[in-house]
Amino acid sequence: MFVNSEEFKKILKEKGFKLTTQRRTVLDVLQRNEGKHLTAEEIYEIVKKDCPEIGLATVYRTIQLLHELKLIDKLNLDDGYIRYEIGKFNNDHHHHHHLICERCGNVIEVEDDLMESIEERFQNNYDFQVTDHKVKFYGICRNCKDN
Amino acid sequence: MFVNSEEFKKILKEKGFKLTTQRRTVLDVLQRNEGKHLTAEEIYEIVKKDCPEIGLATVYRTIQLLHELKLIDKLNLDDGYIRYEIGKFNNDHHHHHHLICERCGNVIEVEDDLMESIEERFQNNYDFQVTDHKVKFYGICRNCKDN
DNA sequence: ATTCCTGCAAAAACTTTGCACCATG
DNA sequence: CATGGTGCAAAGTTTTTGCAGGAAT
Repeated sequence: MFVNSEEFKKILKEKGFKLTTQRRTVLDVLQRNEGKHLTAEEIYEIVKKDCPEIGLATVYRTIQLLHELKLIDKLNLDDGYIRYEIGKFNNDHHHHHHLICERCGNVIEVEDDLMESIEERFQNNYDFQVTDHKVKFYGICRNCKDN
Repeated sequence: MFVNSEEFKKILKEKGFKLTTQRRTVLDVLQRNEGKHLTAEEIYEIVKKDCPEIGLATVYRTIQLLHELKLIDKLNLDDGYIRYEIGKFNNDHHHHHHLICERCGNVIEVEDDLMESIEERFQNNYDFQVTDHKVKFYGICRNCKDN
């Protein structure tokens, strides 16, 4: 499931990048925090435990790189931060969506293939070839609805 | 379809706000630019033609207010700007989605009710009551696919 | 050795806030 | 005339960039 050091090194080398402790550590943190949606600052704080000398700028640069390499996904919850999470569909093409509770702010992850039928419609009706999508549903989660 | 001065004044008054030239002009600009997705800075530039003394801070404050009043929608195209457009579903509950071309950046608006069947599934499978959604599809548009 | 990377600090980019004055109801 | 709004400038946030020293291949 996850990318180990050898694989990571190979991926980097293919594009002329080098494997560094900082890059390895940032990727580790994202992998250990699967399912969370971390900001750059949060990643920085966690990474510093394993790699205290790292700078915030390096975290930003590494995040951008990991995103270009499609190892992590970007997520925007409209709270002023760009958030990142480890990519779950490097191998397959299952996308996931986010259910965001408007009361408690909890984010539930959902896998659903129903979206594909919609993508087909866009293909047919708009001549638009969908390659990716970002979907956020807002509402009231199970825990909040009874309160 | 659009909100005129009298209606706007009434909406504002209900919440204890006053109708000012600046607010009226910002709303006008958004209404005249239906279908575009404007940043605060872009709105500011256009508004200055009708209301040259307006300040950028007032544009930001007005945008926030209009969003709270649900007269305009927020849109994030992940380009570093928060964008706004006139709300299209104040009366009905038809949502729209965005098809974003990865090559030319063009944004196509789509209305589609297929999303509702997905929302029903979330209700049933996750006990999550969807109240709103934001959907962005990325891909290649008609004009770009042949180049 | 060469190329790429990092940390730091400074700058950039977008947005918010404080305050004295002004406009609306 | 009381309340709320505005413009300006300053400050706040998040993210990016320049550069000299340092690490990886």
